[in-house]
Formats: sequence, C-alpha cells, structure tokens
Amino acid sequence: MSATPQAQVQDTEQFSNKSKDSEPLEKIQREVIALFVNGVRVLGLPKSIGEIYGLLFISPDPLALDVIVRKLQISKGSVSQGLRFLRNLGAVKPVYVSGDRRDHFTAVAELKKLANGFIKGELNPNLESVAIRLNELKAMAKNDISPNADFFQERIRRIGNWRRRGGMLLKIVNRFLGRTTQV
Amino acid sequence: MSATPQAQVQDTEQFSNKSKDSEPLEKIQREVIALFVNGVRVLGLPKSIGEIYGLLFISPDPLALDVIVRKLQISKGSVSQGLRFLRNLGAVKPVYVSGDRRDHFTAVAELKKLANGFIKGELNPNLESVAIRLNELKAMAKNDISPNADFFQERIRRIGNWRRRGGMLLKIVNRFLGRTTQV
DNA sequence: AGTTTTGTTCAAAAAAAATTGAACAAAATG
DNA sequence: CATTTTGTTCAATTTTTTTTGAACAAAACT
Repeated sequence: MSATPQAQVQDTEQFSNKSKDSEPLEKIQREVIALFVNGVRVLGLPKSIGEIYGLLFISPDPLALDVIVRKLQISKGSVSQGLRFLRNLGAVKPVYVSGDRRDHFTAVAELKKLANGFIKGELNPNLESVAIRLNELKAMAKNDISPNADFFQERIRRIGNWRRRGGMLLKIVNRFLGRTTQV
Repeated sequence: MSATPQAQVQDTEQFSNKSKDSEPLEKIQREVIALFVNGVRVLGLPKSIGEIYGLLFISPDPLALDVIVRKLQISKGSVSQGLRFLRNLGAVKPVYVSGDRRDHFTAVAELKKLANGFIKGELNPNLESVAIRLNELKAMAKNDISPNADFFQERIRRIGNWRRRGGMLLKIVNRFLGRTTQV
C-alpha cells in the first residue's frame, strides 16, 4: 500500500510544481547531482547514469529503486537499467537493509575502483577489438600491390604502436591510483 | 567546371550504387577509416570526425575539402565543421600545396600531439569548470545546517580529491607520451 | 490459493546530436 | 567589374540515443 511514512504529504514543497509523489532533495544534493551529470557526459554516458550515481554518492544511506525514482523523478525503467549498468561497472553496490525486502544501493566512492571498473568495462574491450582488426589489416597490407602499399604499412604499424602505448597508459593509471591509501 | 580527370565515369565502380561523383578508396583505406570511426566513438566524438581524420591519416598526400567530400560522400558542411574541430584540436594541420588555391590538410600522426590536443581542448576545460563549481559547493556546505552537513562536506572534499588526482594523471600521461605541455 | 511488492524488459515516444544543403561571404580569377 | 572558386554558417532534416511506461515475471506476503 502507499500509506507509508513518507506519504504524509508535504505542503511546503521545495518546488511549487509536481508535488505528486516526490521526495525532496537538498539544494546541495541537487548541485552535486548536476556536477555528476556533467561529469559522466565527458565519459559518453547518459544523463540518467550521472543522476543515479550522483544521488547515491550524495545520500548518507543506501537507497531503494523506487526511492530513487521518486527523488529524481525519472522512470522506473531508467533507474533499473541505470543501476544495472552502474553495478556492472562496479560503481554501485547492493547493501542489505534489515527489515526491508527491496534492494538498496550505495555509491562506490573510491576513485581507483571507479577507474578500474570503467577501464575494464568500457576501455579494454575496445582496445582488444582494435587489436583484432589490426591483425586483419596487417595481413591485408602485406598482400596489397598498390603504389601506396609501403605507406599503408607504415600507418598500420603506427596504429599498432598507439594501441600498445594506450595499454601501457592504462596500467600506469592503475598503478598511480593504486598506491595512495583509499579515498 | 566538372570535367576534371576524375570525372571519367568509372562503370566498374567498387560498389554498384552511387557512381555519382565519388573518388574511390582502396579497401585498406576504408578499413582504416572504419577503425577510426570506431575509435573516436570512445572519445564521444561524431562519426564524421573519425571519417575525416581517418581519411587524412591513411592518405599519402594532403587533401582539399572538396576532395574529402567526394571521397567520403558526406556533405560539405560536415567536412568544414569537422576540419575546424580537428584543426582546433591540433589533430590536423593545413599544408601549402603549390599551384592550388584550396586549403589542403594532413593528419597529425604523433600520439603525444593528439593526446595533448585532446587534453587541452576537451578534458582540461571540464576539469576547470568542475573546480569552479566545487568552490561554490564548499561554501554552500559550510552554511548548511542540516543533520547531513558533515556527510556532505566529506563528499565534497572527496570530489575535490578526485579532481586533484585527475589533474595529476593528465600530467603523468603527458610525461609518458614524451613532452610536457603547460597545463 | 490469491494478492501485493519488487524489479526487468522492450517497443514506442521523446530528446539530443549529427548531418545536410542552400544561402551567404570573402577572396581569387579573368 | 562580373564571375567563379572556396569555405562557412545555420535552420531544417535525419539519425541516433535515451527515456518512458506498460506488460511481464518472480518472489514475498496474507
């Protein structure tokens, strides 16, 4: 049923619109969420991902899916998908909350873990597919008889070089984030 | 006029469609371009950017805008915008070609230059805007009187920490790739 | 058993981003 | 000076991505 504690309607809504069923956020929370929405855009991720992670990051306690829906005023589908994505990335983790049947989630807030998750989930797969295609290209270039064949080979070698150095960089990033004690 | 050399219509088009006015690419070239299209997607850049850079990267000679349009079969507007973007990033540079009024472009193929351009053009501006917003947030958190104020402050400090380490990482990347560029 | 709660899925709608193309301006040509 | 070439701009269109919401399944309650 819907007559749970938070259902005591707040006439003093922070915003005059949509008093429907929303749980209000503090101003600071809204600002931090905006910061994350902006941040994930750089990573090429959708707004909702930034909203969900940001909300969990700036919430003292773990939140259940339907609470997130009400706080952010976005659809259940979005939150469900967003949480799955974040969980796969290791950016969010489920937390047991006694006496509550719903799954609850908190933000994983260690930069190292976030970076590793992103590298493993988004970057490495791409680097690997590049490696595969590069091998095909090398073979192709070997059989090429056009006057440009030498040039092509030099270019393809160069891409291979980039890929190699990219992989090294990821390891360096990893090591750099790894030392300093968590935080 | 349109009666230039390449206008001798090729009945034996590599693909049966659109024999309109295209300059054919070698198979290797098309593959390399596809690789770049894929690559720039990771950076959150549009397909056309990858096509243009890829074409220049895998072309032995500098190309003029209208040649790019015909080779890639994309619009003049796209190429114009794409070239400007790539030029701003330092990923492409104009080359003087004697006896030709048109601007010609080549790909800048040094990884360190590409990375530096991307860091300066895309990443640093964002890091700076984060820094600004963070300061506002710190002030806000100081005046906050909610029971969560302490938690908020801890979180905001943490974001500041992330930003600091992000900046350090960019410098490390820079050094690893060879040259130091001022911020 | 039936009912309610919780969460997922995916086709359709909405929103956002990229691309086109025609109008335009500036510079070179004759 | 008129014409052509070259390149830019931006509103309109197309494409792609994201979000929604209703239908569904599974588990937990009564």
